[in-house]
Amino acid sequence: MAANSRLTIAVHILAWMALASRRGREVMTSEEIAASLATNPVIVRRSLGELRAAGLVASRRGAGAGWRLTRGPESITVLDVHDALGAEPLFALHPSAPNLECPVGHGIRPVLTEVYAAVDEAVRRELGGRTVADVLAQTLAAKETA
Amino acid sequence: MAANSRLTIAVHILAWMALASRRGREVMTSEEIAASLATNPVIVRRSLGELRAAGLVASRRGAGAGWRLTRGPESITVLDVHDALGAEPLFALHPSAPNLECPVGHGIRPVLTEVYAAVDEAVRRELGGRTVADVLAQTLAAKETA
DNA sequence: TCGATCGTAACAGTTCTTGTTACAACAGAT
DNA sequence: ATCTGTTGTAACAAGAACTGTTACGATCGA
Repeated sequence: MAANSRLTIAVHILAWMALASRRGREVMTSEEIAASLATNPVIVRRSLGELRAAGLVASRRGAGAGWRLTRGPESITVLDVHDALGAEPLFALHPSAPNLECPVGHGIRPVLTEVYAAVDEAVRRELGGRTVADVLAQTLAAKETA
Repeated sequence: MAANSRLTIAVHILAWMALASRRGREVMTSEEIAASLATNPVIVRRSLGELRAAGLVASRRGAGAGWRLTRGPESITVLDVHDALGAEPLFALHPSAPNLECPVGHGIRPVLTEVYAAVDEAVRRELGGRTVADVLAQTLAAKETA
């Protein structure tokens, strides 16, 4: 599959909007944002649509329209972004039910469900510990030393 | 996409082989294993082929052929299985390079790389803490109470 | 030599992602 | 009221991954 870069796209968008907002440009068009990502504005609008559904950004239509953050970037964790994108689980159980007559087939699904839940929890802990503001700060710091 | 159930398949296979081995059947055919998963033997052989490349199982061809574990199930972690399958990273960076003239586009990639590495590390810690023997034991325990 | 099984290629069907074009809906500006 | 820029969304193509199937050569014990 084309690897999943939706989280990268969304975090990039929010970091860029946060920087622009700090510089006084509170409202940005999808075309302006797309320029930073070097991609198509529709890609950006799709991503922004999901972020809006989660309440992280708001949009306005018509002339002079655009997108703006609804919260400060220090209150948006990468986990919030991840959840806004509605990611599917990392690991799936059997696509079709295993043989329930077999002792393993009979009992393994709840066990793996628990394992996968623990993994998911660990991922959420990691993502929840970083905010968009953190990412932006590190990004700008890296720029200085580079 | 069809969600990724390869880890589920592989762990199921190994747990089933471990139980059979404990019962005295050290060598199993892909067809026998496939019966427990209620799937096609080729699916099982594909998975077993990856596990063999990682040294977790061995195969013999010809008459009376089949597959057997090369280690005790208590020495195979779910992480070993995961690594044997050569999983691709959970999150990817931008599919095409962002605009490097933009401060965010310029510096964000190493930052996200670090974030994703931390997530991957957390996943590995979780998976590394459980063995195939653990999964089998819990599976059989669940069967008794069910 | 026979027969069972591995090992692997080829193909179909499904789903997801990225990227593109197109166009209606909207709302401020003139 | 009309113009204009932007959102919002649909439709489509190309590419990739996974599951599942059929097919068949390679291997090796009996």
